Amino acid sequence: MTELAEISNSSSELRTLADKVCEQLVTAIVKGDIPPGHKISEPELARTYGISRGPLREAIRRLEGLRLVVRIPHVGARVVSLTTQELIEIYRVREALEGMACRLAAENMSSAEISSLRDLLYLHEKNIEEIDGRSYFQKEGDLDFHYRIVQGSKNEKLLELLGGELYHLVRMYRYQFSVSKSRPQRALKEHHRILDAIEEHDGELAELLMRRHISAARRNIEERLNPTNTEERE
Amino acid sequence: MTELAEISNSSSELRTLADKVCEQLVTAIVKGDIPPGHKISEPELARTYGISRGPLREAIRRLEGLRLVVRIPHVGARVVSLTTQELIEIYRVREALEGMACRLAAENMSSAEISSLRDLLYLHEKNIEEIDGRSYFQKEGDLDFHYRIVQGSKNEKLLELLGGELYHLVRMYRYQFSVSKSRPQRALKEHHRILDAIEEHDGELAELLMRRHISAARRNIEERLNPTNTEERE
DNA sequence: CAGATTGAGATTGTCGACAATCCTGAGAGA
DNA sequence: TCTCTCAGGATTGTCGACAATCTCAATCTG
Repeated sequence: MTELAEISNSSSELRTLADKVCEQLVTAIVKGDIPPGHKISEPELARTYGISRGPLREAIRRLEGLRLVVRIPHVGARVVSLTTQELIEIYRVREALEGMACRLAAENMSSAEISSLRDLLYLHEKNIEEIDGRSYFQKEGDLDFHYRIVQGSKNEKLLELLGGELYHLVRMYRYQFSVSKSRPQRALKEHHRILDAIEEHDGELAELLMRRHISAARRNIEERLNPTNTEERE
Repeated sequence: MTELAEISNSSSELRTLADKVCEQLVTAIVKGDIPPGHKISEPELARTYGISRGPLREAIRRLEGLRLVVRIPHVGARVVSLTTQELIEIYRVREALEGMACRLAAENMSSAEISSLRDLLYLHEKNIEEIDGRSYFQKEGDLDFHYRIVQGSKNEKLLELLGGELYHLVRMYRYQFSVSKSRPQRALKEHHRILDAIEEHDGELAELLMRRHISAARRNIEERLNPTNTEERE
């Protein structure tokens, strides 16, 4: 819901002040312009954006709902700073949720949607070959693929959860750790296999493959950020 | 987080006004005192609770985060009214999330926690025998079992999601459709089987059983609320 | 008579000011 | 010198008032 507004109504005037400021704050936090752990001062931000504290508080409240800031009564709000532990927890949630989304997508996606998604994968493929390695496009492109599958599940609740709080947190992590060149070719191959299963309307297999896909990403993170064992994955 | 505050700080004075009003509104909505679809008028509620519109708006904003109200800019907020479709979607999300929680609980719960949870099940058993049928206690007791498992997963993100938005929505559904005498003995038996798997630290089986358990509840709802096919389950 | 229009009333969005609480640092006492 | 206390400053929480927008009904027109 927030996503659609962000995309379709990017710089429109037709919304409330709190909405616009909230959107700006989301991108600022996700891209790291406001670093993790940074104190959020209401008067300061109010001056910065030229609005009163009322709408600003409303925007901050919404950021709290997106889990991008943490607020303590009478003390203030801080930009969330993900620990390795929390990041891994998020990936477990993604594994469960996107696995289910993938199962439902296999049951509910139309052939038009499927072939359109296949095109997207070919586009990613081309981009990887050209730029060879971590490209900004692939960075968000991977999220695009996952996002499209969640849309394909036709489950609004899943879309709310994965497209809301979790989506922004994952984006933030990718920007700030910039660890996304991890395994583009391999990931792309897995994407194709997942889409194969969806094309055959094999929900069970689609879920299994998606869970493996995300689980592999999680183990990748565990190795990089918690180098207790240095053994190579796979 | 909200949960802990609600339980441990039930009627304390040591919080902000918005917090207290938010808590009261949550129970009012969950129990149906404010019926689904009802318009939420800021001035009216402000008079009712004897506070200004400022904190009230903050409380409403938080309710929106809990998915208990839906807000439209310049129009107002309404109590969410679940459609059958949405309810089923929620159960799909629960299936995925609580399945994962159950898998992690099998890996992470201590023996003390497990035996304490077994005691809880025996207590439910006794209650069902005595009152025979839909008892208010079993109603929330079922949620207790699920809640304890989520806690046992030791995954904060899962606890946030399942103990926050989804928890309240499911509670609301149970109060308002009061359809909970559905299958107490059978559900209790399934709970025991799930706990068995957790006790043996068999995460894969525990996840499978929990997913079946919730999936059965979902099909139960589908039959009752969408009586296209009247065939008996199982 | 049906449908569009406009204006009154009410509601939501925004603002600035005041009160309550918390953080910081200077100073007194051991 | 170290620790505790407490006052000053700043920040958050709360309030009432004003402006912008929506709703609804009565009116007007084809």
